[in-house]
Order: sequence, then structure tokens, then C-alpha cells
Amino acid sequence: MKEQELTIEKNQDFELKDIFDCGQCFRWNKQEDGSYTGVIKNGVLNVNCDNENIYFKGILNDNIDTIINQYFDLNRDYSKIKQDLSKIDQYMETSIKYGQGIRILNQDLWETIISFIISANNNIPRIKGIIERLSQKYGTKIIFENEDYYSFPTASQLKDVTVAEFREIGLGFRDIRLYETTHMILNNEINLESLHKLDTQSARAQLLTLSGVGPKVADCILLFSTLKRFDIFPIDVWVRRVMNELYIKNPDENKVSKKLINDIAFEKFGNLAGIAQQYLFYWKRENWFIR
DNA sequence: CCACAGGACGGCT
DNA sequence: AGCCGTCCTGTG
Repeated sequence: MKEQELTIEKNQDFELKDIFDCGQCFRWNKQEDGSYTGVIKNGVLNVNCDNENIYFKGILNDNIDTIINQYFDLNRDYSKIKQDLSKIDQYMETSIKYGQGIRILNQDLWETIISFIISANNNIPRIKGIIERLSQKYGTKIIFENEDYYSFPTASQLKDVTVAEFREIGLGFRDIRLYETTHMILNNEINLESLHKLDTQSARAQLLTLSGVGPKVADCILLFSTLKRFDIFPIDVWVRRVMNELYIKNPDENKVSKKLINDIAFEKFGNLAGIAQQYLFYWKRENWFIR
């Protein structure tokens, strides 16, 4: 573990607010100076921007540029993706203009699985609180610039935690799901690393065997973790709302089937559906009051 | 006080 | 196969 810094040139494909507030992650917090600080694996990273540069500093157990390239997916050409998607229609153009600095992160697979099980039937402030308490109680302390941070607990660190203890930190009815999935993974009923080698549908089928993982949670894991599949389209209430408003126009949005939404998404966005979903979701969440 | 928001799951048709 | 009640907590 060592303290490191790195400065890289800023461009339009990287905006802190877009990246950290688009709903994909739960461990990043805005600081008074406008920068964001987050816990990645066993390290802590702080990111700040001005018009010219992006400034990273942190305490990390690998090279800072290796970690940043991987975590922020810096080798992916978002200009090209946005250019292709913007051509599709005016809605994509508008939502991309709004969320132009979104990058889909490569988050640790185990952490993403547990985080999105917690996200079921839940809202972002509460999800963040639960994950913070889970980490404080069972993770490892990291000190960065005189502040205490806690790594996301590993499966082994949760090995002896009881269902009742999960309930105490505010998990509600998700306590048993977390318990069961932790033990399925500890018992090697599913091998997380091997999922990276599978095609999208096979990996999805494996994830669906986990307790507390249904279609929406599985799709978020496939998109937001190191699995990084853009050929899936997570459908939550906001995505259903925006897809119905723009493309389906059913007077009762609850009557619109997931299959119809999914079919339209793939017809329009093809294998960029995942990232298209993220622009639409972020735009609608922050502009729900328009029309 | 009640209504509502947010997905997985199991029991029902 | 689709529909619906239940699970828990925070917010208005």
C-alpha cells in the first residue's frame, strides 16, 4: 500500500458528477472542494477535475495508472460510442448531451453482486448507508489523509456473520439473501472468476442462481462489474418509464412487458443497449419533471 | 397516522 | 406462462 498521485488530460468523455451520480456505484462521496473520494478494493482514491486535467491521488496496493485505466475503463472510446448512439434519434442525442461524461466503471464482481442484492426494492441513500455500515463493521480499516475508510468486506470476512447480524445493520428482508449468497460463493457453488470467460447469457444464468439475484440485479451486475457486458438492458421502474414515454406510449406504463422493452432496446441500440440504457436512465432520473 | 417507493420470490391461477 | 401479495425502512 502506498500513496500515489497521477494527473491526466481531461476530455469531454469524463465528468465526475456523471460517472458517480448515474446510479452505478455506491461508495463515492462528494467532498467540500468538489472532488470525489471512494474506496476501491483495499484502497482509497480521490478524484478532482478542472478544465484541463483530471487529478487522482490515493492509497493503493497496485500502480495508480493500472488501477485507474482498469476501473474507469479508460481505453474504451466513448466518443465513438456516443457518436454512434446519437445518430439513432433525437432522444439519444438529448440524453447523451446531458450525460456526456458517463463512463461505466469496472467494479469488483463480488462487491457488485452484494451491492445490487442490497439495491433490490431500495433507494440510493439507504443502499449507501447499508454498504457503509457493512464495510465499517466487517471490512478492513484504511487510513487516508487522516480519515478512516473501510474496504468492502470479502466473502471470507462475512463467513461467520449471522442473518440476525445482517438485519441489525439495516438490511431488512435482504438479510437472508445476503447470507445465502455469501455462503453459496464461499462453498464454491458458483465460481465468480469463471464468469468472465462465459458468454453473456450463460453468465446471466449463473448469476440468477444466486439468492436475491433476479433479472434486474443480474443485468446490473453484468453491466457495472468487471463482467462489463453492454449487450444487456437492465429494466427498472425508471427505464420502463422512459422507454414507454419515448417509444411505446402505452397509457398504463405498468402494462408494458419487459420483453417488449427489451425487444425495442435491442432493435434500436443493438450491442450498445447497456450503455444506451445508462444515458436514458440518468437523463430521466434527473429530468423527471420535464413533460 | 397513512401512502408510497423500490425488486425478488413463492404461491396462485 | 403471468399476476399478486409479502418482505423492510425512509420520506413526505
